[in-house]
Amino acid sequence: MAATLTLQSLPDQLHEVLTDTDVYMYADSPPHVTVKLEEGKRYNCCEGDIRSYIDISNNTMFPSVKKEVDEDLLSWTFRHPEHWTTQEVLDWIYWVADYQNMDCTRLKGEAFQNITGVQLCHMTLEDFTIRDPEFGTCLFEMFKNMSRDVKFIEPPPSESIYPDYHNYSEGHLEEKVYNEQSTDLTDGLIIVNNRVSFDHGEHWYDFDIEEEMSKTGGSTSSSDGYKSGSSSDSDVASDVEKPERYRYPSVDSDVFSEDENSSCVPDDTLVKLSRKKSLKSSKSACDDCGTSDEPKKTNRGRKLGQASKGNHLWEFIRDLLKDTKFNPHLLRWEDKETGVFRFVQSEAVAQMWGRKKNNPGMTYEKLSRAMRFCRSAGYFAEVPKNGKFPKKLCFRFGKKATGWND
DNA sequence: AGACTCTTTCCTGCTT
DNA sequence: AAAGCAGGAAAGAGTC
Repeated sequence: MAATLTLQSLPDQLHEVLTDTDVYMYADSPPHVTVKLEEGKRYNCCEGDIRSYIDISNNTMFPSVKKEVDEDLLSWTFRHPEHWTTQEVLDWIYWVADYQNMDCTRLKGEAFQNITGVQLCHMTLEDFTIRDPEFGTCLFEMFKNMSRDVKFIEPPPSESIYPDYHNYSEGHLEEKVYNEQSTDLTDGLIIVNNRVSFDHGEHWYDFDIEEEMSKTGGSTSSSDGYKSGSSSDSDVASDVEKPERYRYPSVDSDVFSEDENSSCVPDDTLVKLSRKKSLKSSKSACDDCGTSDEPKKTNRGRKLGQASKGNHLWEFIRDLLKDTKFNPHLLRWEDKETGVFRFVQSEAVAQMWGRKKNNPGMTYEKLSRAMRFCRSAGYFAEVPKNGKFPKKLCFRFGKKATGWND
């Protein structure tokens, strides 16, 4: 099912980077593009396989990555700020806060929680200071300096189609950051599904191959591999291997399940849409699903790859409280003797929990519901209503929780 | 295969 | 009015 992608169908800017024979497109599932950068050196690029890095190690604004920073929170260093997710924007905010020793209890990090990297790039000083009058100027300066000094470094060739996201959180970060500056014209070339992005001179190019193909009368069959019911075993395997946070919006969204769409873009619009669909699907037989024997799909419940073993919520909370990077900045003890603690940056903690569970749509509302379930299960307990503790954002460890008072 | 656990999602109603 | 809390209901995924 391969489609022919010609250089002529791509924007002129790419002609300097690629030759006619260098471009191949495969329409298997998921669709990806193979670009032969030079003889005998081929990169297979799929969504998430983003080939750019922010060289914070040599950046004058970021002399070094603090060793104690949780590597799980440094994925923003792997891509151009325009490609940051809302989570990565938050990760960057809190990284700067840590780096600048800001008082996180006063930092208005939550004011940045729904901002994408693209939006951040277009924000003015005023936009920053409106969101955080105290630290907005500093954040703005840091961001502008970082954007100006950002370097894109050629990564080594990889056999892996999908990066193992979990490796990033398990001590492999340094292996993926390279300090050598390359002179290769293809520096920073990013090909994600049907999108091609690259840094060229002072400009960041980003376009959709599918759109360009359609303009020139070309065609792809990338959607074929995604049509429900036609997935092969390997398709399923790919989906399992692929961390959800790396899924991008589909070009041909109609053939995607709502599950995939909602996970790609967890914005309010899709959340509302999925709510409606979820209600519909939960209250009646699925009329739109084609065959009636297909499993009912909703976006509820645990997602693929979201392991629960050894990853319990109360343990996650306990570990944050025991870590001075997060206590008292994100959550803090109200009374350690009785196990009472309080969320300081509730949405930030929820985002971290979502990151840990590979669920970018996590919110404090959902986290707190899970906390209440844990309370009924005995891992948390009622906070004494004696006026001593705040009535909001306060929880207490229960009888089944261990290790919090070590 | 099915029961169970641990969430996740959505919702309504209430309180602060 | 907005944010947070409480808890019901339904569902997914992992474990046993």
